Amino acid sequence: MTRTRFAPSPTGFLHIGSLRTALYTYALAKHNNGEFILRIEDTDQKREVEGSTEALQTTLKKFGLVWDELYIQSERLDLYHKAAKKLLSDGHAYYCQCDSQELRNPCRDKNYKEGAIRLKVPENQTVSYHDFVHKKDISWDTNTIYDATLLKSDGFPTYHLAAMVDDLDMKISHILRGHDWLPSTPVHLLVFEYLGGVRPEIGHLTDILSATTGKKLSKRRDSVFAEQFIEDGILPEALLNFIMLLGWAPKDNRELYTLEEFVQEFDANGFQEANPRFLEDKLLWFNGEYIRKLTDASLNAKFQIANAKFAELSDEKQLAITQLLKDRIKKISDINELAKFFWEAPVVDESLFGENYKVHLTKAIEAIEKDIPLDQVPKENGFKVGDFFMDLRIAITGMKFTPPINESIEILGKDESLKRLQKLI
RNA sequence: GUCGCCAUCGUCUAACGGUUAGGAUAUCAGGUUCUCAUCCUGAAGAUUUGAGGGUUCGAAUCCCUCUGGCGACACCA
Repeated sequence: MTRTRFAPSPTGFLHIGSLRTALYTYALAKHNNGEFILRIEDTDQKREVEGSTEALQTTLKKFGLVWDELYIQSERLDLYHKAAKKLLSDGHAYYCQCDSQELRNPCRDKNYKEGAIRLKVPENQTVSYHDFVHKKDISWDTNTIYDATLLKSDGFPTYHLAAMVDDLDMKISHILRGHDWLPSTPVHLLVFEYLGGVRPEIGHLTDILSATTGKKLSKRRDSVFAEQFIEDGILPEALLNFIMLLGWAPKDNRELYTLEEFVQEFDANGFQEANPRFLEDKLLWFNGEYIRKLTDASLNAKFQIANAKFAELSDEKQLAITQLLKDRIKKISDINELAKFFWEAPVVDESLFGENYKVHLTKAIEAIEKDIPLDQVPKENGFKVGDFFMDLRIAITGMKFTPPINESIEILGKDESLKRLQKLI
């Protein structure tokens, strides 16, 4: 039975890298009809951010990453204490009362009966495991491994103890986690060995690098929170699809996947070993693809949420605008600029106009008043089609790049359109 | 500094000893069009796979060295 877990700490919103870890972890389990477990690692009281456990769950659900079981580490303290006692009595751990950062802590030989509990790392041994992401054996000489703290003096375990105890207790079959954990893996290997039981397979994902700095994504410089992207007009399914291919690829180079399709096609051999860069270009392309796949009604609904002015328009107008915008936007939030002229008369920069704009606008006004189709105006007056419509476009919208102007005028209505044109004569 | 991971078009990647090193995106050009976008077509883009050595009839693929990038070195996760 494949059982995997996603184990975030409740210290804030869901990070884009964590979302990807959760996605792969989910796919690994579900591809094999296994179970996906959510484990909240709240063993550091100081760093905990109120409400983030709930926020994390809400976000995960938005992406369709639904868990089968939920555990909260702070409710399982007894388990960790018991494990620590076992390690102590087996001679694999010791009490420590100092804050020395030496490889071999001086409290090792003090025989304290209380304090924090540290791992007693053995000398001259090699610890190793097979990484299923990197597809290779990785090993360390224990002489380079420090005596990590397992249980803090406040009675809470560190990750090094809690996660291993839980992975064993929850019968996790595959640990899939961030690359930043790779260096502390030898400590975990030792803990697993001393605790006994069946050690899960372990795999370390790549880090997602910033396109600008080439370093790990940072909260200060880069957009890193999943919710941020959604607020900015990125569809969850587009973000998810983009993230899928940052560190994983199928043999046939297919790019468009729903979550279900991804789970179906998922193969651990597709994991990438090199760190990918997060470049927004491709994300926006995915987003455009997904926007165009939306039904008019659901895109309309998203526009309503994104823009209050749009939501006030009549249903017919909303739908018409939605249809005009669908092929023209890369983000939901693009509606704010592209369609602004529908609910706000523009301040027109007259230097944008061509030479004959007053003639063009005058004839346009006549046509609109008499309900003559605007398409006929250039023909009848010998105007250049492009020039005529461009002047009209600028007068109505204040911009040079807009949805088709004929349809836009229809949506805007006769009165409002005439008002905007007459002002410029 | 110590330990570890990594290295193919700008970017995401395919090619797991034999291909003119392929695709996508981004870029540029053309077509469609009232602008833009969508859509279609094409081009360019890897100084031939970071560099240098091997192994082999044959290397992007295997080995070694170097260089470079990233990461971890907490009673945070």
